[in-house]
Amino acid sequence: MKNNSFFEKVYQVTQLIPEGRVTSYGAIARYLGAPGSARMVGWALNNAHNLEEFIPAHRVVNRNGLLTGKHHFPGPRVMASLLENEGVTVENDQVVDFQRLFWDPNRELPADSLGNL
DNA sequence: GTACTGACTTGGG
DNA sequence: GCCCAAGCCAGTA
Repeated sequence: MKNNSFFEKVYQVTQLIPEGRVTSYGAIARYLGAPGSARMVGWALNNAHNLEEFIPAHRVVNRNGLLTGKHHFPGPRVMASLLENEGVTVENDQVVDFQRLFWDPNRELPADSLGNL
């Protein structure tokens, strides 16, 4: 198990995001113990394209609920479409009721949901 | 080996 | 309430 890597954790947490919910890079980074390394979360997801495993990166947005990473998807409409497909309303590249749909791993997820910390 | 950029966040003015 | 600057780590030039 190499889940101890920061990147691997990001992938795990991202896959653990419930359907119809969204979270922010900072929340994941903070859950991993790196509140200031929010950029690394995005970088990890960028690397996620290299993985054979599907990563619901469309459920990860910035703290404003804005789909900042939609431009990195196969299509600029893929991210919003996937979110809307899961019941998340996206308007003007921004998640509606983001605060309500916000899924905080630090609050909703146990401290050892990654398997073995 | 140094410099810049990048799917971000937070704090200060 | 809005704008500017710093911090973070890794990859690429």
